[in-house]
Amino acid sequence: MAKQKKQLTCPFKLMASRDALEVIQGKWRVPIIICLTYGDKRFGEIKKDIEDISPKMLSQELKELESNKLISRTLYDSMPVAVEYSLTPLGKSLNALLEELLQWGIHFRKEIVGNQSKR
Amino acid sequence: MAKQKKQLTCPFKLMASRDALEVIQGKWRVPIIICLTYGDKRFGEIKKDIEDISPKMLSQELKELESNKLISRTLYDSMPVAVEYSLTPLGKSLNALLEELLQWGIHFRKEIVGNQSKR
DNA sequence: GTAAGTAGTTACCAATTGGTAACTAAAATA
DNA sequence: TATTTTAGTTACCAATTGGTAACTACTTAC
Repeated sequence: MAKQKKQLTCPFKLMASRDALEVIQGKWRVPIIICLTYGDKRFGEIKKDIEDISPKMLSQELKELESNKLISRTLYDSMPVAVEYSLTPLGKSLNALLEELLQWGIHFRKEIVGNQSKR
Repeated sequence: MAKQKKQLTCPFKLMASRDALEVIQGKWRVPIIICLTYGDKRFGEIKKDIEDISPKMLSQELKELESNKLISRTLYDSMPVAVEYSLTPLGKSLNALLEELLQWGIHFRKEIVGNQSKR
């Protein structure tokens, strides 16, 4: 039973990391997820929060995130029809990763971006 | 002096996260960095370790990583000319982020990829 | 009945990303 | 002199990503 504790092979590491990266990669997915950590939101609200995202991109990325089970879409057929998006448990489990991304981004900015003319 | 402790505004978060993502985004950067965590390597060694990366992509991505100060390039003008690439302190500081990426990738695979036909 | 709000969709285009294959340049080896 | 090794470069091509602008369908308010 004592085969191996956490001896991850390099190819396995590369595969898992690539999976994760693929899911959060792109210009809008992380912004959308971060936006939803502030609470469930409707299409129009997300669009307002993330400036300059087009309805096409928002719709496309929401579908992609939904198909990966990171967010869920709930349709309330109330009077003026409302759709609410929220993070699933899997989506919420991205929290630690997103926090590291944020922290490293801040670190990187201090080290690199800050030292250069602009960016 | 007690302005704000860690009250990061949402736009600031989005900017920093985007910076970080931009640096590690793409098909080959994370593999190259992970490869170099196993020690300094030469061009040909990295190429051998990361199967099916072309010399063009390796060269291109190494330059990009170097320009972002994540890796350094040392030329030894020994007899058959040798070039060694190694992680800078900034490159090594990616460790926690890469570990989260790996862990979440494993988690995601268990939740999603495993439940589906294949991928 | 006309306008406004909600939640998108569609067609089309430009830029970026990644891939293939062949080639280069310098030195060492056979 | 010809081949091999190391470290790339170059031209060209295909696929993916992201952007713009206009349009749709439904409902409610004026």
